[in-house]
Amino acid sequence: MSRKEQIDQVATSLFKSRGFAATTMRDLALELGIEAGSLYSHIKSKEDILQRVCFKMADEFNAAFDEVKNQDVPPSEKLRLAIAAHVRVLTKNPPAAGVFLNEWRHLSEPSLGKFHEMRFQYEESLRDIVRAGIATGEFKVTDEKFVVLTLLSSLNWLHMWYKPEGKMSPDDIAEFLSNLLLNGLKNF
Amino acid sequence: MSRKEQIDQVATSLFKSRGFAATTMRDLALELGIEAGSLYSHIKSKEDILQRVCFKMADEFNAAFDEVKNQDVPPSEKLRLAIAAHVRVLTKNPPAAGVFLNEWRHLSEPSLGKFHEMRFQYEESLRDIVRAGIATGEFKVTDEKFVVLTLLSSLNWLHMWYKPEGKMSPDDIAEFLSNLLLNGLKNF
DNA sequence: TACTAAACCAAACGCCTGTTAGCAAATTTG
DNA sequence: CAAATTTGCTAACAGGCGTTTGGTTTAGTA
Repeated sequence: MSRKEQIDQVATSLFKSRGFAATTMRDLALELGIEAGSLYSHIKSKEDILQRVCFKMADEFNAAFDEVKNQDVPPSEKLRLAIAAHVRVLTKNPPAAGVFLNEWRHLSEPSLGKFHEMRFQYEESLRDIVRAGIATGEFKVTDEKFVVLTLLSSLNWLHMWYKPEGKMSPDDIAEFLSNLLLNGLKNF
Repeated sequence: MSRKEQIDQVATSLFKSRGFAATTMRDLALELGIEAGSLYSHIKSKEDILQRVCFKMADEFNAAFDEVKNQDVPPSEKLRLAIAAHVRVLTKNPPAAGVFLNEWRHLSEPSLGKFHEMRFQYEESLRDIVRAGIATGEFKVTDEKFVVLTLLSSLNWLHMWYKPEGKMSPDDIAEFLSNLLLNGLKNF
């Protein structure tokens, strides 16, 4: 792993636990055992790190979802697959997921606009699945926007408590969440 | 409304949109049309504001939940009531809810510890409801911790998109979320 | 060994931060 | 009206911020 990647990784974990604005370059340097100025041999700026983390995660979400998108299965099954893909990315690197989900707002233009659009596209793809399920009658709900919002909400809190050494694997979690959302507490 | 309350309110909306660390006292003063130093005739410190917002919201959540706690209804119905209470608090003041949910980590000890404990108690009360539902066989699920985590996740994203002028009332939202979580997408 | 390139340090830069002090209006109260 | 309190301003403080600069050490290569 290159020094630059190491910086990104340590910064990611600090950004997640303290927040982007509350993490200083001197904190970051201390964690790496070097001086703050030395960081600038490897990176362009503080926001430079944030940009790389955010867009790398965005790419991973898109890549995982692309494998689901064009499968020829019923909407409910496709939603299960999408949830599993999302959970897989989320749990593979919880600190980066946390930064992606909570610190993106510290991006400045034009990165911020680009980020917004990517997220909209991702959500729109999910809404497509729900709309298809409504059309076939498989889903009884009518408001696909609300459903996707709630779906993502319940998934995106995962990085707050997920621990790789816990007893549930990412696939276990995905199955649990799929059952809960599709069948509900009563018919789980 | 006293000047102090006005400061808290404006600060709350800034803390929510920019984050606590990224909001300066000079920003806040500018928004109020006064100088930064003048703020200190009314408040003790920047974190002083954050503390007041966070603990006031915590009190509101507890107060709303207390009215549900001891009602003699089946667990599933009690959960519905708890969800409705939670949503009501969340939508009554979305900026304050946002600060409560995302900025509490900038509290320092001993406030931080006290905050953690209050949240734990709140979550534990919710787990009690789910456990009761499992015991009566009303809920088919086994992991009450996971359920409550997911439940709160889906509720606590609300402040990000809820607009009072929207077409759904807080009660509509609560009913939608209750149906989704209890019955699922398929049996909604 | 001699050369190169990457990694790092020490010091400083200009600016921004929360907060304080002393004083002056303005408003409220008796 | 007079006293007291609230509210605000100006100016400054001490320290922290991201970043730059110029020079030095370290590691790799021929």
